[in-house]
Amino acid sequence: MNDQTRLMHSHGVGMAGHPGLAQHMQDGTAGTDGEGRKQDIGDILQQIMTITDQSLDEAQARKHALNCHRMKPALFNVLCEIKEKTVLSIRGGQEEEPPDPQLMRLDNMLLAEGVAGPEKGGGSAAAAAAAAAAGGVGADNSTEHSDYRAKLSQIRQIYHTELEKYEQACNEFTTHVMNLLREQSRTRPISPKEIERMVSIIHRKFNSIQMQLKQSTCEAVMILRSRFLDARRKRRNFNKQATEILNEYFYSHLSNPYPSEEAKEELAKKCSITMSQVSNWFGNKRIRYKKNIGKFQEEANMYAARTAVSATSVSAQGSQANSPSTPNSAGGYPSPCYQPDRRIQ
DNA sequence: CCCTATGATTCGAA
DNA sequence: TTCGAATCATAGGG
Repeated sequence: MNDQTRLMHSHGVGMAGHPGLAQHMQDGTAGTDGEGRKQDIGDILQQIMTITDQSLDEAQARKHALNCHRMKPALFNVLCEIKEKTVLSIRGGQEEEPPDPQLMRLDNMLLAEGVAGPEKGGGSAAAAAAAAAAGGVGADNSTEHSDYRAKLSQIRQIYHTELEKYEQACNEFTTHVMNLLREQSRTRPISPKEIERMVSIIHRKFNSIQMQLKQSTCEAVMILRSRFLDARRKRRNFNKQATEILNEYFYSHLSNPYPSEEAKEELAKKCSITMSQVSNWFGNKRIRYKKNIGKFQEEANMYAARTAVSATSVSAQGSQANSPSTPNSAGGYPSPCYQPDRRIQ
């Protein structure tokens, strides 16, 4: 952009305040004899060299005079053409660059993380989905989860306001430059094509700024994510209540400790953990129980007794929703002393 | 420190 | 896909 500005500037000076030329043309005596013309050109050049000595008002007046001259459009076109052929052609061919792969990568990531996607709901849903996909986070750590979401939406908000700001600045700047160029095109050779080119240069510039924003947003998300991931990697035991609920189900279905999808869902809800965590828990429990029944004897007895007690008190309590359906039948794991659904005598 | 408990992950089989 | 089994990695208790 710099050289272009310089270019415009130099042309601007040359044309805008060209007293000699203006006067010369207004005389209507231009080009009557070769000698005189040469002399005129010499004058013109001389005055161009000394243009900076002129006051602003003087230059303005001459500019106006020049602008109204009947030869102006023709002169303008010629100058435009010359300019196009000489300077601008150097820059030709570098347009239409292919979409930056890195930019696409950034865009994709922002979209995937729910930063760049549709508003609020979709965003956090995407975040939750991403988190879940990365390995089934426990809703048990709902504080961490919401923390993550809050931070993400914070990033998202900053990103969007910044983006909007850039957009606005870009538009403002573009219209400003366009107005300026249009204004100046009355006095110096600026073709519409050139304006267009200028606009595209501005947009490219702002795009690179936007890319920086995207880059830093991505970094922020990565940092947040890694921190969240680390937090998740640190195993947290389920809380006591959840363990009790799971154990209760396990021991009361000891002969067939395979909760159905619905049962898993219900357990997950009750324990505030995910279904995959429920599955993990039952997988672990089954294998560990089987491996060492003796070790779990006491626990089994305890839960069996508790279930029995709760079963007897159901009539009174009326709200014992635990251990849904499918009680014991033969063929499961070897049972400890108590049959889970057998009442204490 | 060590040791055990425990949630998560991986992998092969059904 | 789900399960069992082995294994990993951390929590948590001495």
